[in-house]
Amino acid sequence: MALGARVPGSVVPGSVVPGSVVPGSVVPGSVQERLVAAAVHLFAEKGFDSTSVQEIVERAAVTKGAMYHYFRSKDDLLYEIYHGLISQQLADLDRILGAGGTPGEVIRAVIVDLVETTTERLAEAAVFAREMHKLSAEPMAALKAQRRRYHEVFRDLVARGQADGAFASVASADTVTLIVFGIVNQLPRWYQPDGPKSPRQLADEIADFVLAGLAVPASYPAS
Amino acid sequence: MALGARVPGSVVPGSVVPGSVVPGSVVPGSVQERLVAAAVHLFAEKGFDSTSVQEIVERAAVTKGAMYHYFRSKDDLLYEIYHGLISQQLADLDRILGAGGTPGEVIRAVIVDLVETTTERLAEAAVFAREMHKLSAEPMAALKAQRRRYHEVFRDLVARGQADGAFASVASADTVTLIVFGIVNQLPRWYQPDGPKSPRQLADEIADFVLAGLAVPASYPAS
DNA sequence: CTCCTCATACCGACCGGTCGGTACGGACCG
DNA sequence: CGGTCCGTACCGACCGGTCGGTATGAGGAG
Repeated sequence: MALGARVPGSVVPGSVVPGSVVPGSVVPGSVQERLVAAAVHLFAEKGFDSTSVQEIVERAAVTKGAMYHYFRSKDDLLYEIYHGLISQQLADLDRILGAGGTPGEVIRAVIVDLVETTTERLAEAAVFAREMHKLSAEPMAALKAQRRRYHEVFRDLVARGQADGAFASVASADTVTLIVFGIVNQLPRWYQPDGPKSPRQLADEIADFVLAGLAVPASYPAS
Repeated sequence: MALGARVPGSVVPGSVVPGSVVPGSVVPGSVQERLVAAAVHLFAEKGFDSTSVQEIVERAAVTKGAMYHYFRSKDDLLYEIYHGLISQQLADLDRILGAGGTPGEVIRAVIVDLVETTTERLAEAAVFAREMHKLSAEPMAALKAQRRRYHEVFRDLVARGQADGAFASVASADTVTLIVFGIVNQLPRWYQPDGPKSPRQLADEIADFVLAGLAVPASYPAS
């Protein structure tokens, strides 16, 4: 697996803002970023356990000492990966909710965003889906709280549409929510970035299907 | 991790039929079965890599020597787990296809079966979904061939319904297939056996939702 | 019935290697 | 000089797999 040219001089000598290392607010190309990027790639390819710290630091072109300067442990690296992805999705969610609309419109926007962010950051999503359970209790709780919020917002959207009569109730709002996140979380398993379908096309197909599943049969009178 | 009493005498001294050890056709309570059961439990709980062979043999109340007598490697154990589950699902598929029916009826039966077998064998399914990629090339190819067959049958069912005009084509047959298997494969992540919904109820909800997603809007004239 | 032979089933100590993490020293900067 | 940043050398734990050996029972020979 060729790594390409690795000129030590080309590595900007991390003149990162010293002091508190705030995760997520990191100079591009910095040691931290390179480490996270290398970890994402390797975890996605071979899994968390089968990737050694040595491989990560080699791919990031730094040494172990550097890595353990910025991260407390290998698990810490994993947490950064999750945190980056879910934080973006939550920010997107707030933006979409802020824009307003009918439950149907909002749900479509949410699904499209989930599919697009997932396909954009496929490696992160793959790692997230596959290795989430490796986290220890504390970071796991933080992640689950974020997830939970996302789920609750979505479920309430469905429930609101059902209460309006805009959506059918063949499946409960909870089940629909779990179905939708099941679809999205499974995406990294089969989505091919170089396939014929653009992320946007795929997102629309999935949103169409879900909204069709929620549609009230037209023969119904507005009971 | 207390193992409880482990009386050597209580272990039936595997008077298994000597000669060919055919995997899958194994005396209940035999050493092989106990090993697979222990492995399923531990892999589901802590993941493949984080489970040591020592832990497996302790849980099965046998020794390492016994394990390596029956299985070539730790991976071999993993393969047995997959093989058992997918073989059952393929057998069910054949039974369902044999019974005949419209694409809608068959699809419903298939989804119900998938959900029921998955919830019945939740630990196996969880391991399958999470650790499949750990297999080496050869067994992986065998598994993928079985999976592929299942997918193709399902996709053709959808495509046939769409060609008939019985199903809408908002999402392509391929996408619908991937969506459905996405839902099913994600089941072990959130399904609670002790929750309020029976497997059958859940299966019906999911099947209803999928078939609603495939339904032709009633306002359509039969083009 | 008895003895010998041999295959199967299993035991458990052990090994080579790997891995996450640490100790410590030095370079560079303010 | 003191803190940040990072390199190097190394440690101790653990793990998958091996291997020499034993126990048991079936089956043939005499």
